[in-house]
Amino acid sequence: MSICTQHMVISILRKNSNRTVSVSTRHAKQLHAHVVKIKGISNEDNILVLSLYSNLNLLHYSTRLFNSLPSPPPPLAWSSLIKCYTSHSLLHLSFSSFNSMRSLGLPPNPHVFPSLIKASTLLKHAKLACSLHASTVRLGLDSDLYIANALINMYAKFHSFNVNTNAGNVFDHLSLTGKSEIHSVRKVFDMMPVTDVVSWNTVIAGYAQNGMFVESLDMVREMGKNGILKPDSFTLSSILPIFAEHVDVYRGKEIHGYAVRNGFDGDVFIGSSLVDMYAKCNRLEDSLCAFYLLPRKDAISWNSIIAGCVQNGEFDRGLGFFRLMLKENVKPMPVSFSSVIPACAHLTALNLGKQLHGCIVRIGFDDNEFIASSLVDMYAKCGNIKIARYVFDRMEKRDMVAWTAIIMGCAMHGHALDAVSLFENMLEDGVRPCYVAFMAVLTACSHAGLVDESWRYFNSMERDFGIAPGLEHYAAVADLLGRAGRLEEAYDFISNMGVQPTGSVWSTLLAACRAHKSVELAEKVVDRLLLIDPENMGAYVLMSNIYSAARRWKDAARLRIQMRKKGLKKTPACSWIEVGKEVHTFMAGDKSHPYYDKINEASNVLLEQMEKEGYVLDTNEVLHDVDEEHKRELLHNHSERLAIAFGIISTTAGTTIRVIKNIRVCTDCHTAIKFIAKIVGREIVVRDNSRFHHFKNGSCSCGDYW
DNA sequence: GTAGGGTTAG
Repeated sequence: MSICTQHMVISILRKNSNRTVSVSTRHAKQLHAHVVKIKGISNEDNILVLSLYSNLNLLHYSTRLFNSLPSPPPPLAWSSLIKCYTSHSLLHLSFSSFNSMRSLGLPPNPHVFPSLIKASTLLKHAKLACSLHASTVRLGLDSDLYIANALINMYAKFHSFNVNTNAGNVFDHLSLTGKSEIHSVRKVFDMMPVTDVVSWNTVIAGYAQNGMFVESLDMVREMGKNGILKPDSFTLSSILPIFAEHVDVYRGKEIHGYAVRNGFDGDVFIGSSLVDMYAKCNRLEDSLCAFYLLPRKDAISWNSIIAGCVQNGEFDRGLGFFRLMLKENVKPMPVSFSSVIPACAHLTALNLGKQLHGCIVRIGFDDNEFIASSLVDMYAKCGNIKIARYVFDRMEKRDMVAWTAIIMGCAMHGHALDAVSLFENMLEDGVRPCYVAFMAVLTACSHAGLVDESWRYFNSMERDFGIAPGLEHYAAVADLLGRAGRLEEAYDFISNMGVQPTGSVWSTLLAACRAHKSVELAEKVVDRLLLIDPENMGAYVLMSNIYSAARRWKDAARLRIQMRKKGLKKTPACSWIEVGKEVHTFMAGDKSHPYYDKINEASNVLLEQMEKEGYVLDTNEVLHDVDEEHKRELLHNHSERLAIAFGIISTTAGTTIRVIKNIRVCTDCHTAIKFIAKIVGREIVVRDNSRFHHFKNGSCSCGDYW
């Protein structure tokens, strides 16, 4: 076989290498056998075959062939070997091979540098990377196309990893600020006498991954202008996430169109970006289409569709895709778990969440920050703050998301002081709080009535951290003032806040007016509320309840008639409990459960015992104009009472009972559940729409402030 | 010999 034919074969094999590795591998071995058979073992041919093996990433064959070469192997053989080590992430072997090569007296050749630069990038070893850059400068190789491309990638990656190259950066004299990596990217690019599509794509991706979207898109436009280079599938997959982030489905669609016209739409990278882009633009159906149309799906395509479903609130669908992924024998990645666990959190599926946690530990993903954060949140949202704290405490590295998850968890469970001290610990750890972290700590303050702390944090947001308070922060402070009974102050605060209040901000004040029995202010609030949000049925219900509590039945009825005219319906109260593998749902006064008679019987026995212990019915909570006996029945049939009674009769003694309710627990039920927990000697955890209540031994974790 | 996609807290 002539060298010419071999080059042809190699180039064909290279073209095929991405598609059918096994076929190419077979061809490579055939070629090797052929060479040996026809010409015997010649060194030159062996080196050619070695470069073929290394191109196909066949580590085993490459090292075996390399070791069979007579010493010292020529530079080309070394560069093939080093390339192979780098692509197998055997980075230390890359460098030790380079050292061996140097110690044999071989000069460094241009071909080894790209692999070494890549290895130092993967190692995040800035000093090594910079000294390699310096070496290429000394050797006059820093403008070599391949070396410069590797350098661009290196600086771009270090910029995103936040790895500082200042100490040894060859552009040191140019750097005025502490962060010059992204400038070095441009610097290397601008110095290149010749660039190719890889150079452009590397800069474009570098900008895109560092949030420099304008610069990235400008480069794409410029690239199209020069007429020789055209955006390819790499370019597109780098810029699609920009439109996902900006929720710009129109421009995203334009790129989709360009991809179809240029035959890139079957590319699995583009496909996954499209799945993600449509999902992030709230177009789940388009996202699903893009997913189903993919000719080949890899683990990342599956991750994208799972995350897409979960982010769009389609939790069961997300879980379904996760199961399907496993069924199709696609190995889940850490991202698969961090995408699917929030679905368990939202569905309060504690058992499923625990099963997934088990998988995570078995696979060995439990040290992943993203997964750990999602687990902390999941356990907290499923009512198990202890395990949430355990997972958090075991985390080696805690980023702002992890801190926020545990602080919010503590807030939801009424552990306000823990939340506040965790927030302080976070600051001591040098982790800068973000918008959401302030939401968490302010929520904690509001759930516990910590007015002074709340003001302190609220005021420090903008002053110390440059974060402008948003609706959620104002809402938390307003809620706190209202619940502390400082109704007028809350009213003024909302009227003068920096952003337009929403109906829900006024709603919290309306609820506070109800709790503090201020009909007059409530009327003012409801006017403001309905001005912004005329269809807010919660406002009608609350106001009508406030009138009822003040025994102004006519006013209450007037509002209910208005509601009916507008066609607004109250969301029915509903509670649910997981027993065994089943979720049992109860509505207020619901007699449909197959065990209703038993539930009712247990409920009555409990009531007798409760009354003996001193429980007195609080009929203020019944807001219908009905007689006392009817009120009694209405209260005892509140959905959470039914769910708890069912939990008691269908689980073994001592088991914690976990109930979820879609609206807030009423005062009477809150009192009643404290008695029940004591009588049956169990912990009862109730999650309503804003927080958790842990009832144990006659008291509740919220300290009756909620 | 070089380059590219996905993820987490409210």
